[in-house]
Order: sequence, then C-alpha cells, then structure tokens
Amino acid sequence: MSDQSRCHPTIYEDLVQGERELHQMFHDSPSRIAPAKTILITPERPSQWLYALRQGWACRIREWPNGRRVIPEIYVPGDLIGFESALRTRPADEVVAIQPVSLQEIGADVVFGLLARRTTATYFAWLISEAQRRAEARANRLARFDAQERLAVMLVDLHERLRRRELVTATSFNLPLTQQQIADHLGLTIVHVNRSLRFLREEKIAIVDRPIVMIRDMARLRQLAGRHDDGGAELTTHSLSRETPSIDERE
Amino acid sequence: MSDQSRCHPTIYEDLVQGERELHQMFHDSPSRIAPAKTILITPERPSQWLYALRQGWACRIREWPNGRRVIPEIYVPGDLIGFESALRTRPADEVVAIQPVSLQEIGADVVFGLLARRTTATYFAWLISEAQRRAEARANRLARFDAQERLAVMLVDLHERLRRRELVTATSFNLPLTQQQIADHLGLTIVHVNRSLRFLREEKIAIVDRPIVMIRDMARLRQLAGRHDDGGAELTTHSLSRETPSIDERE
DNA sequence: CGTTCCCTTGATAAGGTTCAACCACGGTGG
DNA sequence: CCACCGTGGTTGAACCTTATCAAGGGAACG
Repeated sequence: MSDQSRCHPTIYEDLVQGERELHQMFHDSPSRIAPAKTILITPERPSQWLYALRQGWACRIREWPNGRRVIPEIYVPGDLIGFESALRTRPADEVVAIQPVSLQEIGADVVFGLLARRTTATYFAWLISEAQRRAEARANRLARFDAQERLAVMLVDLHERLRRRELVTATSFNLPLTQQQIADHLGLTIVHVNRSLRFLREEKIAIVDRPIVMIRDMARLRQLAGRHDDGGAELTTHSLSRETPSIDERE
Repeated sequence: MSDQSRCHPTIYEDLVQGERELHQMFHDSPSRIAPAKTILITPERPSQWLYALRQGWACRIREWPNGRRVIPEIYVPGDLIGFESALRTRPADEVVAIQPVSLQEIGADVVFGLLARRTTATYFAWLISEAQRRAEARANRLARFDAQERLAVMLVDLHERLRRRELVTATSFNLPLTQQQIADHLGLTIVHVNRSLRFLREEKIAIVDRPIVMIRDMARLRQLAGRHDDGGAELTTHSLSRETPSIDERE
C-alpha cells in the first residue's frame, strides 16, 4: 500500500515536503539519552517537548485512581512523540521509556510556526490524523476482538512497523514488553495474556519468550489478526509509508 | 472547564479565529435535508464532503466481513463530520443518518485552502486532535470499563454535549438510538445492553425508554462514569467549549 | 391484520478475571 | 559461595461478566 494511495493526492506533495522539513528540524537538534523508566512526558509538568525516538522503546501510560491501567500507545525507534497533544495545555498522560532510549527533541512552541506554513501544517495535521486512526482502530478491536485476535494484531503490527523501518528482516524480533504491559495495552489481565501466548505457542503460530518473538506461521497469525493481505509486497522505504495500515482497513 | 484552559494559550486566538472562518464557510453554503438511513459518506464513493450537522442525529459505522459491527462515533446537531478523514483518499467507514437530518456541506477540497492559512490550519488540526482524544478515551473505556460504566459514560457524555449546545436543559433528553446501536457503540451485545439498562432503571439511576432518557440520579450516574466533577459550573456558550471533556481527564 | 422492527426475558455456555501458589532468573550482600 | 530478594512468568481452581441461543411480546405500519 503506497502513500499516494493512502493520502489525498492534492496534498501529497505538501505532505512529503512538510515531513522533510520537520525531519530536518529534529535532525538539527541535539541528541539525548535517557535510562529506562525515565518519564519523558508527564501531565504534571506543563513544559512540553516533541520527541523523535531514535533508539529504544517507549510507551504512553494512563492510570485511574482505582488502579486500572492502560497503555494506549507503544513507541518504537523512528516514532514521533507528543504531537497529538501539542495543541493542548497539558498532555493527557505519561510517556515513559521502556528501555534506555536515545531521542531528539524540539520545543512544542515550534508548533505555532509549523502551523504557519502550508507544508508543515499539512504534515502536522497528517500526523494527528494518523494518531486518530490508530486510536480508533484500537478501540474497534477492543470492542469486538477476543484475546487471541488482539494479541495477533499486536504482533503483526509491531513486526510490520519494525520491518518497514528496516529494523528487522526476519520473522523474529525483540519485544521488550512484560506480559503485564502487553495486558495493559490489550485490555486484558496478565494471566489471560499468559494463557493466550501459550495457545499461540502450542499451535505453533508464534513464540513469545521475552524479549524474543518468533513468528512461526505468519499466514495463520495474519488470519487471526483479521488481515488477509500476504504482506511483503510494495515495501517502500519512504517514511510516510512506515505507518502501519490498520487491520480494520478493508482489504 | 474553559477553552483557554484546554488548548495551548498561544494558539487560542488562532483557534477562535479559525473556527469563526470555518463556521462562516458552512454558513454560506446551502442547506440540505436527508431522510433517515441516508448514507452521507461511504468508503466506496471517492468524492468527499465535509458536513456541519444542523438537525437530527447521525453515526459512523464500521462492519467486518464476519458480521461484527462497531459504531465508533455518534453525531449530534452541531457536530462537524468528515474532518478526521479529509486528508485520506477514502474515509475509513460509513456515516449514516439515524434520523432525518439537515446539514450544510462544503467540498473536502477546501481543506487544501484551510491548511494554507494559519488560523484555519490551526483549527483544522484542533478538530482532528479532538477526534483523536475522543477515540482514545473510548478505547481506554473499552479496555477497562464494564458494561454499566460504559453505559453511564455514554449517557453523561451525550447529555453534556446536548446541554452545552443548549439543546436540552433538563436531565432528560431524546436518544434516537436502538439498543442494538448502543451495543455496537459500547462493544456489547444487545441482550447485555438491555439487562444493564434494566439495572440502571431498577437502581433508579436512569430510565432509558426509547427515545426518552431520564436521568434520575445524576450524582450516581457520574460516579459510575468515573467523573467526580459535579458539572454545571463554568458553562460557556462559546462553541470551542462545546466539546465534551473526556472522562479520562484527571479531575 | 399480518409483517416488521425492536424490546424483553430465561437458560446455558464461553471467555476472562481473581486469587493463590509456585517457579526461574539475576542480582546483591554477607 | 550461598542465602536472600525482587521481578516477571506459569499454572490451577473458582468465580463472574458477558455472549449465545431461543422464545415471546408489543408497537408501528402498510
């Protein structure tokens, strides 16, 4: 699935150009290293940054008073962090480093400037609209998919994202999440995640043994995930294509 | 909760101005009436419109091949429709009129122009970012809230939206959704929605008897929904404040 | 006056949670 | 070197929420 088929053709040029400009801004800003468990963004601290994650994984976390916890988003190297909340006074939830991370940051006040130029404004809007699509796809799965299907989607999705960024080539990859974190991402309990993983293992579909994931039967995994494309076609290296197509997208 | 406290102060003026401009565009375009069940937007037809819903309710619907169905969004009078998919070649799913609706439409190609001006670009990005927040709030609830809580959130949420647009003043309102539609929105089955509604009725919290909803005990309903603000404070008439605060927002 | 759409209720089953115990592994300190 | 501890994974049993299947009822409508 090429980019041009995903976004409206008349804005395609702006999108590419805007992306280039934003990448340049990140490229020109200093790198920073942060150890695992560093809180990169918190609703408490009003000062805001936008991040480009270069190495290591991170995730967004939301907690309720009564102890319920959700991980709405998982960030892998190459992801941009903080854009969807850049227009708000305070982000909705915390972003935490899962591993030691390396990232580049720019002040969120540049958003004011981004919105002044058509190219960057278009790309900015595109980023948020992608975040919206992902959030909604996740909501739809939580509404109607069972545990195994959700797990399959997550594995296919992460594998796809890493593959498009050329961070993996084979069907196995590094997944630095604990089962508790997977549970919080999929809206399940750790016990049930464990049992569902055992099912995938026994069925020889995928082996998840932290931190290694080995996908043994991609066809069945994709089928479980509700995807019927065989994947591996039209892999482009252009970063706009790096976004993961939603499982909910019709064929 | 005032607008200025929700959005970043430096973009507030642009936001207000951008909203004004967009409202003017809709205001200048012809009104259209469509009967119930009209398909306003479909992924099949590539031509795209942006709508301002003036009267009647609508909803977005997604269906899977195996018959599973989801209603990701419910639109009430005053809502804008189609912005979150305006940058894509094709919308992700259908938008259907639940009742006879009256709406104003503008061609989606104006988005190109909107993005060229800072004020409208800012407002456009804001609209999408609001859609993102709502989608994520919904995902979080589907992940960790049980049936009664989801139902309570929905009722409080809709009541709040109607109240802010001054479409209702009392604690009862018109809800033109069938129980099947409620189920598809909340990720439940019609049978369980029915039983959960019975619970709310027996507990004298709310009576939902299509098409009338009567909220009998707002305090308990809000408590079930996870909201502890008493509401009714700082009601502003400015439309930016019409958006519903997420239940997930901290206090 | 039958048909259609929607609501309601009962019985039963499945999927997921909770509670609890135990295991494996990698420190770390005596 | 080993005892100890913390973190994370694994498993069993009981339980609960929600789904599924099935049947019936009422209101609106041609």
